[in-house]
Amino acid sequence: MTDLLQERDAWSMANCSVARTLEIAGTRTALLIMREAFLGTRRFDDFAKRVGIGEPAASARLKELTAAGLLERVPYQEPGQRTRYAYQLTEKGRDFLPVLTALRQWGDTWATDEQGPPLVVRHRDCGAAVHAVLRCDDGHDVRLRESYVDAGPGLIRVGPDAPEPDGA
Amino acid sequence: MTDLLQERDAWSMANCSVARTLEIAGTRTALLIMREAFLGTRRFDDFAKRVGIGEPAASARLKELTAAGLLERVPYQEPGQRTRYAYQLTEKGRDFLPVLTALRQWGDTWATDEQGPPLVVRHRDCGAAVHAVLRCDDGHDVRLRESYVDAGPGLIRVGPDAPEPDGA
DNA sequence: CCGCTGACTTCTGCAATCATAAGTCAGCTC
DNA sequence: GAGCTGACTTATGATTGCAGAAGTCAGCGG
Repeated sequence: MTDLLQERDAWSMANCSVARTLEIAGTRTALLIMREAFLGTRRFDDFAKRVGIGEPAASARLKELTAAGLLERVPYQEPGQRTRYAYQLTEKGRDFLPVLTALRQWGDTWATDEQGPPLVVRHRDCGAAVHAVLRCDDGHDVRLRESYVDAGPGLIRVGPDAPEPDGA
Repeated sequence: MTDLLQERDAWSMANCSVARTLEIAGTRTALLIMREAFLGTRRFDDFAKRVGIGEPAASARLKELTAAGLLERVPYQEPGQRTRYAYQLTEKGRDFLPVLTALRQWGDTWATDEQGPPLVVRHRDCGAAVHAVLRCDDGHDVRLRESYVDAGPGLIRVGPDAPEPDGA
C-alpha cells in the first residue's frame, strides 16, 4: 500500500470514473430502466409499466440513455402493424451488466426478506448462479481489503505542489 | 434459456434486489460518499469537501448510510483533542466494493478522456489491476450474453394465474 | 381519407434534493 | 469557566425529478 491516500486532498476528483458513470446513468430510474433492458424489455410502454414510473420519466431516461449510447432505437414491424421503435442494449449498454449484477448481489445479500431473492441469474452453459467478483489481471481473486489505490495516468493533482491549479 | 422472460409481466418487482439496493444507496451523493469511504475518508468535513457536496447533503447521506448499516460512527481521539466521531465502513459497507468497482470500471472503459483513468485499484499481493468480473458458482467466467434469468425463491407472481394479488 | 392504436410529448403541480450561509453544540485547553 | 474548534443542524431558496392526465402524431386497416 502506497501513501497515495495520505495525500488524498492533493488530487481532484473532477475526472473520477465513478462520478462520470453516475452522471450518465446514476439515477434510480435510469438504473432500473437498464435492469429492465437486461430483462428483455424493449418497448416504451413496457419500460414505464414494468419499472413502475410515469411516461415522462420513462421518456426522459430512455432519451438520455440512448443519447449516451447505452441503448439504441431500432425499428421493428409486427405483421399487420405499422413500423415501431424498440430500445435495445448496445455493446456499451451490455457492458453495464457488472454494475447491475453487483447491485443485485448486494441486495440479495443484505436487503432480502425471508423468502430469498426474486430472481437468479444463471450461466447459460451450466446453470450455476452468476456473481460479480473482483479479480486482478494476474488472475488472482481479490477479496475485500486486499486492494489498494494507485495513481492512474489521468490523475489531476491540485494544491501546493500541483503544476497549475486551474479549477478548484 | 427458459421462457421466464416471456411472462415478464407476470411477476412483480416489488422485492427486486436492485431496487432495494438503490433505495438504500442509490443516489449520486450516497454512492460518492461510499467511494470516499473506500478511499479512506473518515471525517465529516472531509467527506463534504472531497465529494464536493454541501454539509446538509453530507449530513443526511452519512446519517442514512449509518442507519442502513453500511457505515458506523466510531469515537476517536487525537492527542490534545476532544473525542470525535469518524465514519468507517462496516462489513455490510465493505461488501459494497463490487458495485463501486463495476461503476469505476465502466467509466474507465466508456467515459474517460484521453489521459486515461485517474485511479487504478491494484491487488495488494501482486500489484496487478483489479476488475469486476462475472463468474458462476461452478467457477466459469461468464461473458456478456452468456447468462439467463431464472425464478428465485422470493419471486412474486401477479396477474391472472397468481395466487392472491394483494397490491398492484 | 377516417378512425384507431401505440408511442410518445406537454402541462401542471407536488415532493425531494441540493448549495449557501448562518447558527448550535460539546468538551478540551488554558 | 471562557474560548476555541470541529462537527454538525437549521433556515432559505433554487433546481431537479416525478406522477397523472391530457394532447399530439404517424401510419395501417378499412
